[in-house]
Amino acid sequence: MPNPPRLRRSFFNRSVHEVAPELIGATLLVDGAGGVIVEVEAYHHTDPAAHSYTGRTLRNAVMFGPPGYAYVYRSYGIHWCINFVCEQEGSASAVLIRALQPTEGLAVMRRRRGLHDDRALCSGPGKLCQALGITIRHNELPLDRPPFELRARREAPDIARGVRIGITKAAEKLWRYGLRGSPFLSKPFKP
DNA sequence: ATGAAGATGAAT
DNA sequence: TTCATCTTCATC
Repeated sequence: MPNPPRLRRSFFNRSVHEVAPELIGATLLVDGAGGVIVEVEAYHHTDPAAHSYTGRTLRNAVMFGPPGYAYVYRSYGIHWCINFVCEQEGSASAVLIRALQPTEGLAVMRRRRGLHDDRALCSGPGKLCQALGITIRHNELPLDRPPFELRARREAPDIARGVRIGITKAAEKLWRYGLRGSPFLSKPFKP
């Protein structure tokens, strides 16, 4: 079987609420390590919880640029988290990548994480950035060129929808998406 | 200049 | 449930 096509930048040039569920099942690799995206969250700029909600700053500047770029930010002074910028330039909306099913580069990911339990390797936004070696150096890089490799899913998976995690503002919306039943989620979805 | 909060994770 | 750890951004 040939590899599915790489995601082009145009894939991200539409509503963040369309892109987010379609990323479930896609494959994300960084320098050859990574796996299948099993959990994401959508952040539209009109959402009070979005980093871009109160306007452009140094940190969120890439969100205001064209779609198809990485937005990496520091979380709680400790972790890195990665988003994919979506929608037309100026919209400032993005999808947070929350969990992967590890498939490629398991050895290097286990070493970076100091773990052997593959279910704990990429089951959270901070964890997967540590496993894939994502840091601020990846901020503002295009997603359709190395070190990134993004491939479309082969077929539509069974997608679970739920309220977002770790958010107090506007958490009531069903803007978290996941691969139903996957053991690699950061948290299970309620049935 | 200062400080409170934060799209988390790991340990208790 | 607590805490590590520190950048960001609003406010003073």
